[in-house]
Amino acid sequence: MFSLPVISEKTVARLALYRRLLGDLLSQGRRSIYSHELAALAKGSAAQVRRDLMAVGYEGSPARGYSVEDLIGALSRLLDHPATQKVALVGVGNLGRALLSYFAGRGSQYSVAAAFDADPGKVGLAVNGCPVYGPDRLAEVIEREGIEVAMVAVPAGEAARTVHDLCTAGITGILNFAPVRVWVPEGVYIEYLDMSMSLERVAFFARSKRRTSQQDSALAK
Amino acid sequence: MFSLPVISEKTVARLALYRRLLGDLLSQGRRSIYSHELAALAKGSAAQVRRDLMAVGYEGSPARGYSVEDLIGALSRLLDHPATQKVALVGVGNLGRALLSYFAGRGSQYSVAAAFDADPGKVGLAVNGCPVYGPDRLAEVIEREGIEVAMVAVPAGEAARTVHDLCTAGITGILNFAPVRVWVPEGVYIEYLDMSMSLERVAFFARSKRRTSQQDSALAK
DNA sequence: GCCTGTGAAGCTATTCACAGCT
DNA sequence: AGCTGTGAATAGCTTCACAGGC
Repeated sequence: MFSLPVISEKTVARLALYRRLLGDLLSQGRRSIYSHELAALAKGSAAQVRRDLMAVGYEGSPARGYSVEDLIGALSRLLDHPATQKVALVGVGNLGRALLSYFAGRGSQYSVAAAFDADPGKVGLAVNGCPVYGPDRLAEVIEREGIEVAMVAVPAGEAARTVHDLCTAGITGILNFAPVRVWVPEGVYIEYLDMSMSLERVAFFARSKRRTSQQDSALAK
Repeated sequence: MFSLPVISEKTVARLALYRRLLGDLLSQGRRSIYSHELAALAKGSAAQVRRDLMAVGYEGSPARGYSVEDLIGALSRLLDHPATQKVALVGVGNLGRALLSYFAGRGSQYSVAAAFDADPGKVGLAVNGCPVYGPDRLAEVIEREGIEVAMVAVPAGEAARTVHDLCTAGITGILNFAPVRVWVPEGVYIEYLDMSMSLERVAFFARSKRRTSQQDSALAK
């Protein structure tokens, strides 16, 4: 069996982006594409695209470039779980509900199979078709459903305990929306998605753009 | 006047993280901190912390390290707008509401001063204290309030038009939650926060963690 | 001793540039 | 001609290692 050629986080992020862009293209009836065209859409360079695709193992032809459909297939084989992947959500507040509707709406390969919330008023409900359990049933439900990936949308104060419990329950991937850094054991991948830090970054660069808008072209290159 | 020493996006992201961590520390009564301690919290290296702080222009003392309070001040002078910064939000769906409550709750330096939604049933309401306008009033309100940064939480199909209108209205920084890449004119900074792509990344690395959990220590280093 | 600030080294990621194909 | 795939070169980021200070 092949061992994966160790793809960096940045490359994985771009591959996921390429797949999304290619999906749009396919729905517009596009059959094939060249690296420089895909690069323009992804705001990268043609060489970058080609190098990224080396990791995928799909080869295009110099004559017609890459087949949109085949490339999506190759990306999906690399990126996706063989079956539809079940995901857990902890915290059914405003953000949690937004996530439920987000992943319920689109025909994505992810389905949020279980949600958890400490509020007894929410336990037992089904939000966007997803059942809400009490936090005491975390381990049990995760094991029963065979869930490996979880999203955390609880208040900052509860994030550390939530993440700990998830790891204990056997979760190996966590997307954490709470604005705190938490410790995870080895063998668990955690990613932070902190909206207010993102906004800070945007505000900072918006200001520096304003100051130096002449030199922008250099940056954009 | 000093020109900013051109700080990279990665550094800005880490500086924002340091500030958050320092804020937690300060509320726990911590007065000073060494680079290696801050590094441990941020999961980076001590050298990285020191190098990042060079960009800030604040200097610690070898004896006591950095003053938590002063460092927060220095970071804030660099990262923040002099005044509380007003932000616009377009799209008051599930996600939009989550954002409004997120930024209303915390005593952040950002206040969402105006929200926009095409649904006439929402126009005229105040959600979390933020007034909701119709899209036709975008330019007028943004100009009147002096808003420079906007968050976009509209469906994918409307994102391109929304972003275009925001740029026309004079916005220079955009945080886009819609899962599409859109063109912006020079002088506008845009950042994408795509939850399903983040989830894809987490799922991918969760799987590779599982396969190679022996070698993790090398990665964690 | 143990700390900070920083030049220099080391690494990673990206781009260049060209052979090979159609 | 114009494309892909890829070794080689470059740019960018991170760590090392040490001078200087308490």
